[in-house]
Amino acid sequence: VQERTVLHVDMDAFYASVEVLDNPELAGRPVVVGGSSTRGVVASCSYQARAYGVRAAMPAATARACCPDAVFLPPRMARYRAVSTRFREILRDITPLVEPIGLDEAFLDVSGCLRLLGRPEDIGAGIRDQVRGALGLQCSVGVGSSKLVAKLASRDAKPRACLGHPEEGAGVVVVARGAERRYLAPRPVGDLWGIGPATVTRLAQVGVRTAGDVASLPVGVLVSHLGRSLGQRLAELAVGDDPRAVVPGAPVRSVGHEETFCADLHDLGALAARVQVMAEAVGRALRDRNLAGRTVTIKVRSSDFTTVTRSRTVGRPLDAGPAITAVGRELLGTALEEGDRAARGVRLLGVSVSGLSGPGTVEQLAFDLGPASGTAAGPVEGLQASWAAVSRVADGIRARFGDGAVSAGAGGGVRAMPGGAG
DNA sequence: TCTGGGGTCCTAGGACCC
DNA sequence: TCTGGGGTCCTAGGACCC
Repeated sequence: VQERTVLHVDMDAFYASVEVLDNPELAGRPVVVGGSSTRGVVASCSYQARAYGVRAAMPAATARACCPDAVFLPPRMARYRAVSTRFREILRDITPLVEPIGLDEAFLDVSGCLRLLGRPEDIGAGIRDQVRGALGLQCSVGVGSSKLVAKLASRDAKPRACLGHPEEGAGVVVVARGAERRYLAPRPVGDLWGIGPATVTRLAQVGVRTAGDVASLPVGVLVSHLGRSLGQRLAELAVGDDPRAVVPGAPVRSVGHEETFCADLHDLGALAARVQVMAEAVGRALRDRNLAGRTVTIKVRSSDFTTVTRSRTVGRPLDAGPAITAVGRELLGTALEEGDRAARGVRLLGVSVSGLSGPGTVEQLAFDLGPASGTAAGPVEGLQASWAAVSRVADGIRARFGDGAVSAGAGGGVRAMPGGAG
């Protein structure tokens, strides 16, 4: 196996830092992004807010209790995406082997370009300079022989929260080849990739708390407690053996939208209307990426937080809103009937499409089937066939005149807005 | 102090086919 | 006949990641 050098680059408090960048008056103040609605959670927070105990994924109400003086802001995803695009461009100037994770971090495999670019710590320092210069934002860099080690190293490189202003971090942390096992041993098992709260609890029951504890256990014991797949992987990770490659262009597996309502919904009509809105959005996202999928899944979370999914696979890939809406509404009906869910109240609704096929599939199928034969395959395929072309025309109008120019009609179709441009 | 929204991957059972 | 085993697809749920 070739020796690898992996960099993990992670923006510091990304959303919150972008908000401070766009509004310098916020500098030095506790800033919390997300959690603006009564039901939200914290998406990102400044180091000043962290000093009060605010953390990502914390319920908004808790964050307010921790830090009543914090500035709470709603997320501006479009803005963060734009900054993220420039962030990725900086990284791709170094190597094409960039694997973004979310908007604010990425792995780089620089094994092949060390002679060209110099020592990894210098590459890391260069990235930090460029990100600071071009974006006005801070990031931290970890270097190691695998993704696992590089990611933990970048965490170690981060600033530390404290009252007043944050303590500066190292910026770049390198874990030397051969030192992985020693580096990992004292860390809690939850630091290892793929080990979440559920597995941490199970491991604690047999006295395993750190990566070192794991490393001293026979693989068989781990496998018997966690199953073959997870047990094997954990044994390897604990000694720093992480074979995951840096993959630049991993294909998308599913596209979806979900929404938690401010207040639980009980009305079937209102829920069906939300399914349509989300299905139209999912269709648009699929067409934007030239994708279509055969499996539609809806997710229903009741007021008591119990969550069910219902899915159906149809004969042809779908990317048209009306077709996705039709399947989604049918699934919604069955999910609500069971367990009297409508009466109990619905907290969250989601629509997603998976079983994706790549570019060109939809056009090719529409051509193969012809205008009339679509209906023969079934009502959903018929909807897809009749709306495929119209949806794309509508996308074109949206692209030229803005999102408001065309919208979904109540019948499940698409119509031009009377007041819209053109 | 009740728990977001975007995803990925794994498991397990049943249908169906050879 | 009371009985195979493997492969693939589908569905549902759950753990996990940022």
